[in-house]
Amino acid sequence: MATIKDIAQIVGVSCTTVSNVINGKSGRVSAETIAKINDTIKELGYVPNMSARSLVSNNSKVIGIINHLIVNKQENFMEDPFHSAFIGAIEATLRENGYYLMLRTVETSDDLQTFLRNWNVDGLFFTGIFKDSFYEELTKLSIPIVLIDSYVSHRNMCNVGLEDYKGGYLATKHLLEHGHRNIAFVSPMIKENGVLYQRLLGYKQALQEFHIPIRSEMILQAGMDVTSCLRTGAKIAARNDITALFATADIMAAGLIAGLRQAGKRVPEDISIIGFDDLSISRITDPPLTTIHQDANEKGRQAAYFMLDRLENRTLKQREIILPVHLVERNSVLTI
Amino acid sequence: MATIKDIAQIVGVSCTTVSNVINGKSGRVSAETIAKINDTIKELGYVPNMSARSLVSNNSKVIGIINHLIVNKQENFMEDPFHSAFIGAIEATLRENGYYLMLRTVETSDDLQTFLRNWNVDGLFFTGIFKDSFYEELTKLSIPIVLIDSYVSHRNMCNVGLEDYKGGYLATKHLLEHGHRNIAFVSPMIKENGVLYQRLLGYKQALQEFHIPIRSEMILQAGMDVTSCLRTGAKIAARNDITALFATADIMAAGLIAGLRQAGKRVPEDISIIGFDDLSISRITDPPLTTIHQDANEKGRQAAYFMLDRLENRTLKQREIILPVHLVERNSVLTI
DNA sequence: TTGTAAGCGTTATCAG
DNA sequence: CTGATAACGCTTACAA
Repeated sequence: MATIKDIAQIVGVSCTTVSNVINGKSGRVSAETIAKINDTIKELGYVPNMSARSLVSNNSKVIGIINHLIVNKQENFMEDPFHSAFIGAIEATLRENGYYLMLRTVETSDDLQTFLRNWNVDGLFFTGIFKDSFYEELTKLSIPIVLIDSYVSHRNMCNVGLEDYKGGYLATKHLLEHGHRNIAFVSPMIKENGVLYQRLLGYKQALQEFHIPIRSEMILQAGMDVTSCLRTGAKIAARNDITALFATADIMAAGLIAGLRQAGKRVPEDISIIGFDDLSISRITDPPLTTIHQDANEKGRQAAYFMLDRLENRTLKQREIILPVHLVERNSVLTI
Repeated sequence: MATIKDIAQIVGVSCTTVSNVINGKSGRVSAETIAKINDTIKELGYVPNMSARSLVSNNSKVIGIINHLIVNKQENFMEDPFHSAFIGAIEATLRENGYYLMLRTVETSDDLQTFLRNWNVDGLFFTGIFKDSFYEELTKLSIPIVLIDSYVSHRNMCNVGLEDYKGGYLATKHLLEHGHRNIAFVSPMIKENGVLYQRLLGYKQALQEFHIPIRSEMILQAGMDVTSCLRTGAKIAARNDITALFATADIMAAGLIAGLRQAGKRVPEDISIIGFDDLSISRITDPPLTTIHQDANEKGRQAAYFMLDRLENRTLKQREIILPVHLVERNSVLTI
């Protein structure tokens, strides 16, 4: 394993010079030396030791992508296809810029602290953060933090979000415009000022514009998992006061459709449904799902750009980016 | 940021002693000193600097999980829900044992080498490796490597696999037993001795047992993506020589069902179909999908166990584990 | 039972 | 233009 020392010896210069050349601080090194050093680096297949760098420079090139175990201890944080899609995009962008991604699950902010100091972690990604004590601890950290899908705002952090409110509004309005008046909102547990809360507000706004009263029995909770959605679909089928459904995720919508169908209801003839995300699954449900589109890759990429800007101390034009949504019309909504 | 030195100073011992206590080599340290050191560690919130450790011990606690960009440069390696599911399981198991997971995409074996030396990577996970030049380079590495879903075998590596052959056999036999004689095999590109190749062999074996000739026009290729599956579904619908389909992944089966349906064919009335994986999606297709079950979490866990055994130099009872499959019957296969 | 000191690979400071 | 040298935090002979 070649080191800077080896190179220095072979070329006949000092470590300093080699280091300078490697780090582009070669203003004061002769072109000849530079060439020789670079040649030798290639020849020996020299690769910098990041640990050594990290040790001396108090920073690593390690970025953590953190899964905070909160509610569901069992949950495997890769299971949401949307989640994993943008992790890929983050990795790609970061890698192209010389950074490394560590995947890490933490339970407490102490866990996180330990992890950070273990590796001198340079930056952190989080998704779906809420204003809780864990969040409060985050605000105290001095490294760049990029939050995804989190309705919290702090001067130390960047946010990549989505037009959730608009998405909820568009979805609901679409149903309303198709004559629906009894529209249920189906989502996992809604936390104050989270993504789902915003979508709910959009839902309410649309109803209000159409002078439809907001009824709590129309706001349904279901897990993201298939079992829960099937069950909820069956429950909805058993009621007769619902003509349309807005589900806050395509995978939920797909499960609901199945649950409704298994209970003898047809979509969209009996019940219309609209989803959220525009995952590829929405093209293969029966019927193909009308849904609110968002771009997972773009989300990851924007998050990574924010991170890079902060890491390289570029001044940010903005601390927040809200990605657009739009409605994609397929065949799961029928006019009544 | 507290260091070993700080602790040593406060307690009034040397760094050596602190280090020994931390590393459990405290046989020759008085109980009193140990207690004092541990107290101080807690008090200062001392956390070991992994870079420093790595530097001096020529190993890190970093395990790489590698995505090898081969064919499809665009591909986002998190997109396969199955893939991402077991990554979560790997992270959990490794973390509980003091290791860290780095996610990394590489294009060439040089990329990989660089990555390994950057961080003194201790071990590596790969999925879907084939006997190619990249693989040849892998065999030369001296760190533990765990291969998942890869039909290559090497004394340096461990394998976590699946009864792919049996899965292919069971699926096909199931169709045969339901009276089907014109059964198509639909999969992505089949590489010599990969997972899909084994499933194909199982398919062929079943056909042979039923004295059905193997016809190349029954072996169809489609990508894992929705577009490709929809297209293939439509193509199959246009032929009239196929009564049943074996798709090598549930997400493909789901796409095929949609493609068939959109082309006016009903499943299973017109065409029966069987999938592979038993992802949760198989419960919400219409009809619910008969499929071959495998356990993604278990795959990840077993892979992590192998890694841990190798890392801690435990002697392995076996270098390979083949996880079982079984058929899950739902409603996508009809007797004819 | 504990301490000293060298060294891991790199960067930074400062002197030549 | 280039080189010594110290320092980063930790482990490990070896010494006491």
